[in-house]
Amino acid sequence: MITSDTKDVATQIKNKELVIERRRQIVDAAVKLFIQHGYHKTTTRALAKATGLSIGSMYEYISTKDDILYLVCMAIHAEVEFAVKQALAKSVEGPDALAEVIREYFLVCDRMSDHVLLMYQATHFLPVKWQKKVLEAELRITNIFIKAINELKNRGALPELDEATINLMGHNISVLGHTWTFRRWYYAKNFNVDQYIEQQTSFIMRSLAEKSS
Amino acid sequence: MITSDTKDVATQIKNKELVIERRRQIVDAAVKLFIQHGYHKTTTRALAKATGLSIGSMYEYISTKDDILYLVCMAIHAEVEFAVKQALAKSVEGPDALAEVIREYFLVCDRMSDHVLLMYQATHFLPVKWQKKVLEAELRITNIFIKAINELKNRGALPELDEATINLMGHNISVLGHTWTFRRWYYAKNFNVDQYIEQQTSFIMRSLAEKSS
DNA sequence: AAAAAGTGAGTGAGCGTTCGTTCAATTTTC
DNA sequence: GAAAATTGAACGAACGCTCACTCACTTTTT
Repeated sequence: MITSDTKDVATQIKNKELVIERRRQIVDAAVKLFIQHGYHKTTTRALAKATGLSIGSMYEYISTKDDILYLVCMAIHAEVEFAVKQALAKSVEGPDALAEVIREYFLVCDRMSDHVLLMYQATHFLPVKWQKKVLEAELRITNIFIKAINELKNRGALPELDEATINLMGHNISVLGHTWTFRRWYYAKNFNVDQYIEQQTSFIMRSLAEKSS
Repeated sequence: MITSDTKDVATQIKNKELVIERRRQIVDAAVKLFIQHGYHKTTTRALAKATGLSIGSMYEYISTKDDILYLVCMAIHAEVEFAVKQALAKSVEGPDALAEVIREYFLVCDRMSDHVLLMYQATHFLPVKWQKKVLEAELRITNIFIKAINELKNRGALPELDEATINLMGHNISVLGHTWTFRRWYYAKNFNVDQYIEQQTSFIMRSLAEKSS
C-alpha cells in the first residue's frame, strides 16, 4: 500500500516508523467500521478496540476523530490512483490505451465500491482545509484520464477536440466509475461489471469520436 | 409546491391541514439548516426554533429527527420531478424534445444544487425502509428520461438501441445532472450552466445517434 | 534511570426525546 | 346566552444517555 501524505496529522509519538505502522492499523480498522456503520455511529472506542490499541494510545497517533477520516480518505484515493497509474504504465500504445485505462479504473471502483461510497458520504464531515486536499487527490486521478485523452488526440487517433470538451470527458469517466458504486442498488439487477464497462466505454468512445458540431 | 407522500410519518395532531402546513414550515427550515450545517450538526432545537415552533410542539408533527430528513428528501424529489414533467409536457414534438427535457432537468439541478448535494450526503442516515422510498423517487425521475428516449426511438428519430443501452443512458442523464452539483468545486471555474448543458447534451445525443457496435 | 509508549477510568458537553402542564377555542349543558 | 366541560395544539424543563477527548499512572524500551 502507499503511504499517503500523512504529515499534516499531528502525533505525540517520536518514532516515525511506528507512526506509519500504527496509522496503517488504524486506517485498516477504520475503513471496515466506517463502511459498516458509517462515520458517526463508529465510536472512537470501537475504533481503538478494532485497531488493537487503547483509546489513550490511539490518541497519541492522531488528535481528532476527523484525523482518522482524513487518513482513510487519503488512503483510498492513493489506492485508486495507484491502480490507474499502473494500468496506464503497462497499457499498450494505441487507440485502445484509453479503453484499457478506463477498464482498469472501473474495476478498481468495483473492487472498492464501499470505499468510494464512503468518501461520497463522509468527505464533507472533514474540516474545509482537508476537504480541499481530498478533492485535489480526486482531481489528480481525473487528470490521468484527461492526459490519456490528450495523448490520443495528439497521436491523431481522435478528431480535434477543444480543451473544455476533453476536460469534461475526463470528469465524466471519473464520475461514471463512481456511479457504478452508488447506483449499485439499481445496476446490480441489470448488469455485471463487464457489461457496465463495455456499455460506458462505448458511450465515452462514441462521444469522443464523432465531433459533428 | 407538491405535497409528497406524507402519510408514512406519524403525527399526534388531528387536524390534517394543519399537519400539512406545519410540515411545510418544518421542511423549509430544515432544508436551509441541513444544507448549511449538515444533518448531524443541526439540532432538533435549532430546527424547532427556525420553524417557529417549540421543540415539544414540533415533535407533535413528527416522531423522529429522521422523519424530518425523510420529508425533506421527498420534497426535493417532488420538486425535481415536477420540473421535469412540466418540461416534458410543454416540449415540442420532435428530436429536440429530449434535449429540451435534459436542459430543463439540468437547470433544476443547478437551481437546487445544494438540495441535490444534501440528498447524496444524507439519504443513508435514513432507516432502510425509507431509503428505498427515496430511491424509488429517484428512479421515477430517471424513468422519465428513459421513456423519452424510447419515444424518440419508436418515432424513428434514433437508430435501433437495445433496452440496456437506453436504460443506462437514462441513468447517465440523471447522474450527469447531479454531477454538475457535486463537482461544482471544479466546474464553476471552467463553465457556466449553459456551457455544461450544451457539452453534455452533445455527448449524449452523439452517443445515441451513432450506435456502431 | 530516564524517556517513550501504552492504558482506561473519568469527564462533561451535547443531544434526541418525553411528558406534565397551560390555555385558547369549541362544544355541551342548563 | 352564560356557565361548565372538553379538546387538542403548544410549550419547554428535565431526563437519560452517548461519546470525543484527557490525564495521572503503569509498563516497556533504550
